[in-house]
Amino acid sequence: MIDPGQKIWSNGAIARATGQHTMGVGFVASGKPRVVDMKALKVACQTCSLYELCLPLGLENKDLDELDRIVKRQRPLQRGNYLFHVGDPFKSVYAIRTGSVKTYTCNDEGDEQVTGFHLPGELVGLDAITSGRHPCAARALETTSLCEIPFSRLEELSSHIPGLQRQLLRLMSREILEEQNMMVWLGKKTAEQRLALLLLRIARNQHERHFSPYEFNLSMSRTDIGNYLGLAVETISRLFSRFQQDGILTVERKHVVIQDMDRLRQIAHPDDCPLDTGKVLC
Amino acid sequence: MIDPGQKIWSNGAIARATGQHTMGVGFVASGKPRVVDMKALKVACQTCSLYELCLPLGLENKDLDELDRIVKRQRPLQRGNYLFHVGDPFKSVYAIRTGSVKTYTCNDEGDEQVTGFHLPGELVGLDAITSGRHPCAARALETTSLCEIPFSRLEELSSHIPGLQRQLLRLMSREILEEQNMMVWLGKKTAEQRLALLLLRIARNQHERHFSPYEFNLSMSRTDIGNYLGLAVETISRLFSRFQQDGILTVERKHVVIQDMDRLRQIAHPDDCPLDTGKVLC
DNA sequence: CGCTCGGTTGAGCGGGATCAAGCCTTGTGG
DNA sequence: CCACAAGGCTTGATCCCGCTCAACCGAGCG
Repeated sequence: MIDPGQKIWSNGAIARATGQHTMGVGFVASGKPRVVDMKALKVACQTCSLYELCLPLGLENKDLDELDRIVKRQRPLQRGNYLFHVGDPFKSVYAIRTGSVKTYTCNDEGDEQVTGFHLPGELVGLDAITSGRHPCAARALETTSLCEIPFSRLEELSSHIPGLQRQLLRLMSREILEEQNMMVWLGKKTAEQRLALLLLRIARNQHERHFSPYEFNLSMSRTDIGNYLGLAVETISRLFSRFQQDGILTVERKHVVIQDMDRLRQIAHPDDCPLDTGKVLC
Repeated sequence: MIDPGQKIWSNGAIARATGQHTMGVGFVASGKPRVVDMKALKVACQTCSLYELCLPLGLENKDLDELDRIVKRQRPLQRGNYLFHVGDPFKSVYAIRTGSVKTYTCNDEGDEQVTGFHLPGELVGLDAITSGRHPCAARALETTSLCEIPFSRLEELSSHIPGLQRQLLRLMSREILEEQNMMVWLGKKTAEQRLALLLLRIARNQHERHFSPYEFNLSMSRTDIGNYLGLAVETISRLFSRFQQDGILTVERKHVVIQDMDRLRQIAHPDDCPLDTGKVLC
């Protein structure tokens, strides 16, 4: 069940939001390319499509301007580039505009430990406030454009913009809640359920950004997924094969099309996980 | 390796902080009871022994007074009493002064899902900010005294006390970080490691509160522990037996004495989990 | 071209779940 | 005080999901 009107590749989104003078090309289901003029879309909190997901939610125009003025927007990061390393002093939080980021630590033997995947509209770096240093590294999984928000200025600003303070706390609270969910999943969900949940999370984010929840590209490798979900790579691979066999989805390398969202939801929440109250998990 | 000077039962701590006109009785290693006059210790942020763990950290006296004025302190909750239920509107966060709290959800079949154990100095309820309703229930695991902090007033206050805002953000950040750790543990730690980590967390909290990290009473049942760690009750039971056989600890019902902290640490962090940077895990 | 890396598939093993039985503690009511 | 019930805890036997090891495939790249 693919909604043709929303079938836009994430590349299109990236090009659209970077503000570069290129032409963004999105494909609609008919196969006819749709051309978007980049110059018309200046990047600013005021015009950002992530408005409802990100810090500006609920702010008035005047306050929005103030926030916008402290946000730094560099050129997009290429795949593999770092936002920060383990132990870096904590200066800024980063809002993801397009693309995706993984955060991870390494133990002494050098093997990675993925602690999170971060999608557009999410803030990265909040876990560093406590100690003043980043407890994990963050790097782009694909071409990723970010808004860097210097934390000291954000703190300052949010103390005289009540709406901003509230939204910052709300976003941190959201992260706590999501991580609680994740904990529960990892604790007692089967391999099937874990993968289904990750896919649903991605689908939900797509939906929130007004893209099709049914079709997307995985920006992360099978290895990363396994690492994140606490499963072996082989298990991930087998699961994708099984899901495909069962007609739940089609997958070809990175490209996923969800054919039966209901079944996927059913796998993820066999008896309706009540932790998701107040949130439609796609 | 028990430090005799710190061998105080948590009951003693409860009595000491509730501010009731009772006499707190702590046992020192010699067996001679030590009597503490309750009336001398008025409960206020200024004199609270959790100062460094809780919201007041870093505040000046004037600001501390302001904070103290919005804090409500009712009589301690008895074991099993609720702080709030699932779906309750979010009004306040609660700081735990003594005792402990578990948070959990129930699915339709009514079986519990423990999402966290909360120890003195921790804030409970932060996960409700996002939606304005509590996504989980919280109930006392033992006699527990709390400070209720109305959130709207806390928000208001922290916007004109920069130090308070910072500490609130710091505590939320800490919770995010701890939950990230937990996620990783649940994802790929063995049953042994998970239990060892929980015990170390309790020991660390004891230590931070200037009690002995080597000896404490578990306030939660084996069932709760298993539920929380994503393990069967039987596994928890077997692990305690094994740890005892191996001389790592002695356990008799709720009472735990850690005999070999190093070995416990070694079990928990086989190759030094770098996520714990900036924090001495006991 | 050959190398590496990411992904898939198969065979066998083991940690922890499940089922089952029994013990001990706690609480309740006579 | 004891009798009884209920729930928490322990221990044993068996089973199964997901890990590990191993081989192979295909894509991307120097």
